[in-house]
Amino acid sequence: MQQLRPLNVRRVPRFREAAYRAIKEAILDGRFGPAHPIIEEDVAEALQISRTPVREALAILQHEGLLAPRNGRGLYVRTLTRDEFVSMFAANEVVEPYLVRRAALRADESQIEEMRDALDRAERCAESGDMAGFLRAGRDFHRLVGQACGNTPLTRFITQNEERTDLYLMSSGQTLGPERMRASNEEHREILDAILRRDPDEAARLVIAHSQLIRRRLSELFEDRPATPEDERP
Amino acid sequence: MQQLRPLNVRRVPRFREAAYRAIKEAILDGRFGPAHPIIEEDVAEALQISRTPVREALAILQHEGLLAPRNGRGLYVRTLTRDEFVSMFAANEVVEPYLVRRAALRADESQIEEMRDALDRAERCAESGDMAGFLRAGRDFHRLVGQACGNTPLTRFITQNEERTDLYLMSSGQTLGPERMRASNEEHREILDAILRRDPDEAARLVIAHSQLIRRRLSELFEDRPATPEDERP
DNA sequence: CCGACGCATTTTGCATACAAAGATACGGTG
DNA sequence: CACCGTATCTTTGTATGCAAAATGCGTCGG
Repeated sequence: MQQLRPLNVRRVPRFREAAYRAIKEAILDGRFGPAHPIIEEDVAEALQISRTPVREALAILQHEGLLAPRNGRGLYVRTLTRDEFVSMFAANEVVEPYLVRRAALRADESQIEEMRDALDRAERCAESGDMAGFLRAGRDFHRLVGQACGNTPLTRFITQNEERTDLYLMSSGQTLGPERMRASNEEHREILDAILRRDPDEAARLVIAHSQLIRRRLSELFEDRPATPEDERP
Repeated sequence: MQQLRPLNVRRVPRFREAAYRAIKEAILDGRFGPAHPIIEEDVAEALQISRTPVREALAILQHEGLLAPRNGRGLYVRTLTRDEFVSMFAANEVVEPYLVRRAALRADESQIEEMRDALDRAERCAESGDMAGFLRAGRDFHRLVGQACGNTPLTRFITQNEERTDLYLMSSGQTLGPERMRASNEEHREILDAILRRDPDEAARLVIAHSQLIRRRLSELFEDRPATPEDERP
């Protein structure tokens, strides 16, 4: 029977996958401070699995740039250098306008509904002062925009970028006040409105303005922080 | 003594790193056909190491999208679907103009020299009919442009993108004739000329035209190929 | 009191071992 | 001869074991 593909009982590494998600979630929730080393065995014990799948997950997270070895001993959440910070926002401002433009042209009703949901979620988090949840909802919004655009590679790129900048924000010890969160979310709503009106130019304009605003707000964080050397893997 | 950082005898995973590079090189050289499964133990034996670091490297390559499990059994080089193919080139046409623009403004003498080297290398490969080497040199050129621009995240993104499209080309069994390679390299030279003249607009125009040309040339490959389902990890 | 040396501890990196899940081969049966 | 069931074989996913390296600490000497 040709129309039924073989069940595809994906025997993918379940523990590795679970560890990857769990660690990433913990990182993005800010549960690891910049001075808190991530110890393989501790993670393994917490998840009740062995070190092997944990190691594989950590290797991936390292490759993604969320973690980095320090002094050759111990993995830590990676803090951004000033240059990286600038680069990430420049990248956003290159990519996001394209995504939101096409999203404005192509998003269907259900996608728009999901975006609205994400913004509602963000609002609730803003009310309750849940910064990690707020940032997560914001990433979801941008991811949904990317999905509406339909470009998987760029969507992944943007998502990873925002994970890293949000992570930086979390681990900097900065706390976003509810009014700031509400303001940021209001900008998101305006972008969604432009998408609803099928106005790509306005949507692109708004998304650039949004990114620039965030950049300005965050730049203060670097006032007193010296640029630390970047050890990228090419 | 502050100006000397501690020796940083990086005890990073040497074997994992070596395996990652070796496998990636082999993949991008086209030494694994689309029907050739990559067996952990074979790789381990070839590299004279154990399966553990090999597995970690493979996990990363999988995450990067160069490999994918098939039927839940065995890793294979990932072939692009039509949609992915379109997305990658769309992404290139969004990102590359920015990179080359800034490269035209910022590239210093030594960076330009490196670009020239890459193009010379590509030319030699074109002469000798070494398609993998030609593609690699082409990627190097684009990577150097990205480095001249100075945006690490975008440079990484572009490099990975081109790895995947080049890989698709290799594994499609298509062979680029020397004249095609020369023509493509000529376009690269024109881009480099524009960078040399510090003409960002022209450079951006050329790079878009270049990408579109490649896309057209490659589109033929999809004529008879049905879109296969994409199982991305979000 | 400060510094240096050495030991113990921690934690990683790699190897090996083992079990389970498909796949393959093969033989039996209708 | 085709088809189904079984047994074997391959290959992965996970656990465990072990050695090396770096860190921290304690102790000793100046």
